[in-house]
Amino acid sequence: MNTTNLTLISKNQQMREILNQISKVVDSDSSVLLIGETGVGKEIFAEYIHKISNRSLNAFVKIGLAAMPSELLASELFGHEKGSFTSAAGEKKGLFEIANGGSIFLDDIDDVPFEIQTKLLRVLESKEIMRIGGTNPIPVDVRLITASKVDLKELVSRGIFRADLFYRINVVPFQIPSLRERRDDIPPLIEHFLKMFQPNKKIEITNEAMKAFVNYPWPGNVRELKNVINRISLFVSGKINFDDLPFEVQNENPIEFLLKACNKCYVDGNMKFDQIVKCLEHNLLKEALKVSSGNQSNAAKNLGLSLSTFRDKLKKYNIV
Amino acid sequence: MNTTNLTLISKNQQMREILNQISKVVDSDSSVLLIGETGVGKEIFAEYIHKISNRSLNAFVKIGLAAMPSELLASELFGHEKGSFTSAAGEKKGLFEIANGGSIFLDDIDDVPFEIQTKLLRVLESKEIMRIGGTNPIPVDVRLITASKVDLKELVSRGIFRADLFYRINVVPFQIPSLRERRDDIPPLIEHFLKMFQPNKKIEITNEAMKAFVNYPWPGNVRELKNVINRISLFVSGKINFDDLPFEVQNENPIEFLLKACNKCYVDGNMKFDQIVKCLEHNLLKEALKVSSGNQSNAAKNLGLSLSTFRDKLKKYNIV
DNA sequence: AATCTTTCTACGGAATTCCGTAATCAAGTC
DNA sequence: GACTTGATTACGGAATTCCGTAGAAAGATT
Repeated sequence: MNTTNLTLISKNQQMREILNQISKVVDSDSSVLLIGETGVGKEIFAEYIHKISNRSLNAFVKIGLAAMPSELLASELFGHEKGSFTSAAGEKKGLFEIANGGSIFLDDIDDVPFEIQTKLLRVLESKEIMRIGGTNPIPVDVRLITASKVDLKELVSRGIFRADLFYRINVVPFQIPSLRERRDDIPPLIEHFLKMFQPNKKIEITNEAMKAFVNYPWPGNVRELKNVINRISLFVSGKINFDDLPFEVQNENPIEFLLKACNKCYVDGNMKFDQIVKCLEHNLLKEALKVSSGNQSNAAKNLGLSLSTFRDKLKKYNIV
Repeated sequence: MNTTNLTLISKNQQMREILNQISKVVDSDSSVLLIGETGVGKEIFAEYIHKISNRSLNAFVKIGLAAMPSELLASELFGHEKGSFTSAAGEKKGLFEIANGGSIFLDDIDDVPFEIQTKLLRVLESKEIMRIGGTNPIPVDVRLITASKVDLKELVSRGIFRADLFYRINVVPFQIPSLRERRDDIPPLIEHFLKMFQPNKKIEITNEAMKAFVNYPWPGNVRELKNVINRISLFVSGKINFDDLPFEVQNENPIEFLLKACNKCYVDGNMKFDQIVKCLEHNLLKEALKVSSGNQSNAAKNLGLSLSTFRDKLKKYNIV
């Protein structure tokens, strides 16, 4: 979990584009919202933004907001005066104060209880904090970087997240793609982690193993990949074979299945390109509709298609 | 093998188009070439053409030309005079003579040895035949219908088939699509064969079994389907279950694999439409290239794509 | 019942895909 | 070395796909 190693490994086009965008806004002090699944490396992005910004000489403070009792959270963020907090001895600086002049990174902002949201909003609007039990406001100057696993807009429309806070936070949003959306990054990442865990050993990877790595869906994204490489690097010596991979990478590999089936269709089934593709698309559309129990809008969204495109395809394939 | 039952079961668009074309040329007496895999029903088409033509009152004669010794073939086609053919007693009319005024159907024309090709050509050009051992030519008026499993043009360019005979034969060519290219015909065909083999019993089919029928590649086309239904109809009483299907239909079913893998990708792999399709296309292109050992033209042909399209895709996916 | 949200449907133009044509290249063949 | 044959490139326009927009319909919410 130690992310001191601040290296953003990525040759991927999408990622490069994001880094490019970041460099354009990095010195503007505007709040950045990082959106992406767990493990995509949102912390690393946050730290990266801090480091290349003109605040880099001041503090970078980070805190995960998930599953924290409301009171503790408030105390952490805003600090407290002597004796004001139960069983807390002396006074304590809050993270906002510590980050003064620098940046604060609030991870899992989507898990923040409503009540803290309100307090956060107050800080952002007034640019000053009030310690718990304190009386006079302390001005703070911090760059806010937040991270969310889900689309906050959704939470807003469901009433779980304050709209005004959302607008404060969402000044510069970045959608970090999941690892499976940028599989070309997998090989360089593996290489990087191998070097990181075993700087001395020279470890290679068989084609078969690499193929499995590339095709595995990585629900835990880069974090999961890192853990897997860590584990493997402990016992493998010269070469990583397919058999060395964790069970799930070996077996829960939908793409491997797909590609094998695809070849079967071509070689055994004597099917043409169009037949195979159409067959697959047809099935996929139907499956998506089934999963969304008939809701076209959702099916389209899940497939990553615009509703129009989705419907065009439904028509093309004569699906209900 | 008895094809007396002259029913062309097909709701398929491509097939209807062919039937449509046939009706336009049926009375023109021009030679028809039927091209298609074994079992697609070329004999039925031939008989159909004869029956709806203005020659229907005269004879329809058919003969399979595959694997026939040259001499026997000649005797069959052209007949022979008394004692001229080894151990053949009396004189014998050839099929061309018998078909006089009607139609003759030569199946598997692609298997005809070169020497007979020459004789055939002579008949077609002169419109008269010479019995073996005979001296005076007998004028014949027949409509020629031929069938081939492969593209005769290929055989011509390989020097195996006479170009001039090809042009005589190929006046009106029809490409009959394989069963797997018109899967919508499978259910009505099954129904038809069931009625045919068990006119009394009312046999139903479970969805699962029907799905397997539809997705099986049917390398033997309609003939294979007919045989399978025949076999099944012998022991099944009320309903055809998945378990009743022959081994190959149950297991050698590339499409079933593909669809399952596809769903896995969507549900477990969390993949988007584009990702799945692209992944599949990429793989398919590479596989086709591998199978054709790098020959792009062949790979394209096997995939049923134009070379240009194939190359566009190669570029799109950055393949070599 | 009135309003707000969500989903469905239809349309038109931008972007991409598809494929015929033709030029170029690479090997045989004579 | 000229010729033939088959494969690889390159190009441009027809056909299709893709998606934003915006109005209609169907549910929700009050």
